[in-house]
Amino acid sequence: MKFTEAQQEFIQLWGNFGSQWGINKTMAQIHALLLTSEHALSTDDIMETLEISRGGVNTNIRELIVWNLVYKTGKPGDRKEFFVAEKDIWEVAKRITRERQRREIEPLMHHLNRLKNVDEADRQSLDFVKTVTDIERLVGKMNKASETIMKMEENAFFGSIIRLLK
Amino acid sequence: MKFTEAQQEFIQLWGNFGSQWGINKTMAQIHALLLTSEHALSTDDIMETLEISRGGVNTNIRELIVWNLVYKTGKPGDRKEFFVAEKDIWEVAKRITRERQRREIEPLMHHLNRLKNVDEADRQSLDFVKTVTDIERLVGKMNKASETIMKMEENAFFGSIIRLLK
DNA sequence: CATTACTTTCAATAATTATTGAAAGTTTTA
DNA sequence: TAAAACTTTCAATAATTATTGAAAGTAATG
Repeated sequence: MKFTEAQQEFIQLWGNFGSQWGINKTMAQIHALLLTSEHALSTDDIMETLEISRGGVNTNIRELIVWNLVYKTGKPGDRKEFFVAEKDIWEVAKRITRERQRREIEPLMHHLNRLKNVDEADRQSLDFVKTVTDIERLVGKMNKASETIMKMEENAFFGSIIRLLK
Repeated sequence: MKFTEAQQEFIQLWGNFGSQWGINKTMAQIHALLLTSEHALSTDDIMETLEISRGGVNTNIRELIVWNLVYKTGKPGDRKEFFVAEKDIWEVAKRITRERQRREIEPLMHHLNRLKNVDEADRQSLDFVKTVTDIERLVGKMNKASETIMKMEENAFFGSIIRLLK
């Protein structure tokens, strides 16, 4: 299999999985393209490769920058902006986790916590509070687990450095 | 805060988070309703409470049954079907994990694995294969971690039984 | 076996979400 | 400072996804 062919498939794959997980398909595709591009790309490069409008590229790139997955670069002798993606997958995962934490998990936890203030004492209400509490615990654990995985990988990295130094 | 009010909010909350995570909003709402209902509900009960059509209730309930989150019951002297949700949140999480594993993670892993067959040996291709391999590893770890959490909870449960028996 | 009481399907439609592209805005250059 | 080279915005539109509701299907009843 040739690289360009594999890259095209990867872009499609990433786009589809992105939208399955509530992430804009185009954003995911741009991310996939940059993730597998050796050099920084310009807006026009991305427009051409993915066949999307200038506006689309701009909006989605800017969102990727907010997520801290992509950053701008310049090229000497060229006025336009070029874009590069963070390539270390564990770093990518960490940043996605961080952003989802901030945008989704925290508000969810806050709302759930509020719902525990049911002041009736019948079976129904007590069960309800238990359910909500259990969900809170579950979400909390899931969240901590993903953080732990990222940290583990960090330690694995430093661990291998330390081994090299021995 | 009164139970019914809290339940309404919970249904909305669950629906919104569901759609953020690629799950049909109505399906998530029906699930939330059943999860916090003391008794089994009929199609008409759900239609009335959530103000959705008969077709909508039917389709989404059937999907919840496929996910193994809801099952049918009968009531003596009544011809219609009634529906109940699995109430144990850890069991719920286990079943959702299982289903997503089957529907999303496995196909993703399969596709990624195929993409490692890039046969060129230039920098670009080697980097690409590394990226894909890293993603595979990451997804694998995330997946194993969620399984582990569910098992831990199972052990916590049996552990407390054992402690009770001592 | 025909009537009633339900459940299921799915074409039509509504609601939502994504995308375009041209105009406005900004920065650089000469 | 005016023109050129680019970036950003956002109203209009396209594409996708969800929802309805009525007709067809199925099973129980008398």
